[in-house]
Amino acid sequence: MESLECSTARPAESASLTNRLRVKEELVLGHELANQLSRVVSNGDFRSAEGLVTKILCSFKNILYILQGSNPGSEDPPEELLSHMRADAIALAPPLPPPRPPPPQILESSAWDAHTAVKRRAAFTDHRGSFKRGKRMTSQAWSRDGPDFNDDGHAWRKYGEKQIQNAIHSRSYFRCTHKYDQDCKAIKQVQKLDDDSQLFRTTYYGNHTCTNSILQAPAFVFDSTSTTPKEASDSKFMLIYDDTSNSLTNNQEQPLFSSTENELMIKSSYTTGSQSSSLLSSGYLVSPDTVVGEPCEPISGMPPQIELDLEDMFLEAEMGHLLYDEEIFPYELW
DNA sequence: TCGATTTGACCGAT
DNA sequence: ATCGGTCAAATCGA
Repeated sequence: MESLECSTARPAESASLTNRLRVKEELVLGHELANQLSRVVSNGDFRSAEGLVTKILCSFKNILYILQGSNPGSEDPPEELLSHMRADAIALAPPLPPPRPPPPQILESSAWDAHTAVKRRAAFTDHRGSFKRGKRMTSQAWSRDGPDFNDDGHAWRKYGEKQIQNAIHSRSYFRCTHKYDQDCKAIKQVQKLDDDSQLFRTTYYGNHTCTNSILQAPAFVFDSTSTTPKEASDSKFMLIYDDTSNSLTNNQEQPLFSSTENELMIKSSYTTGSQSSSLLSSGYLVSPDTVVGEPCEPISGMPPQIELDLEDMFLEAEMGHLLYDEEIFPYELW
């Protein structure tokens, strides 16, 4: 896995900008890039999408640099910042799967027989410890809310359904179809939200290592399945990594952007009806390998087509109130 | 016939 | 003891 290489040297003329303005620039740029991403993805242009995702990541990285008080492009970012960046890399581009074990000596021919053989091996090692069951031990999760839209490019097989305490609707459990034939460990849970929104929360655990997927390893799912501009603007996804506890954090209602120790959530918004309507019936995956594998462009000036909602948000939210809240943005600013 | 789903049982964590 | 996650036999359906 290549590291996220951002060329972050800033133009000399920007050196006089305050950190505040630079952060603002970067956020506006990132917002515009996200808008561009939604457009190219709606057109099925995954090549362009990959490049845009790389640029968006670089924009966030630059913001972190600025907020940390170090020069973008610095060779030696502070350790605290590094930990955040490592976290980003984990969330957006989970580490390569461990080396594939040698193919098991399975003599059975059918997929079901292979499945059975793997399960028998697992059962054989179940000496109270080696074969885990029960609480999930995984450390990475990606959640999104949206219509019950399962066509995310992967083949899933339902393996359970459970009524959850204090929840109106039951939770369904899915694993990758290729769990046994290709040792793919990706799973997901789908649960209808308790409100009347008709939305479902889908939480993904693990990464696809199978080769039958349209795109491998969904670093995140871009949910643009809404059918109206209003719904599209409510469409959101959340990337969660959790290396300290097994609980997921629910921060769905934070506006636009929030960053805490263990969480990055981006709310996508669309500003025109035509863009929104072009996003119908689409679920997209972005490969993490391409997300982090390519160097990004140096920071440039403001993009030509800035949509003003983020700009307005900054003006009206009184910057300090928004960003000084350590619950949302735990950095020391300026 | 065979892959997918359903559903009660089982298991580990708390 | 309770809860959430997974297993696996029974069942479904193409």
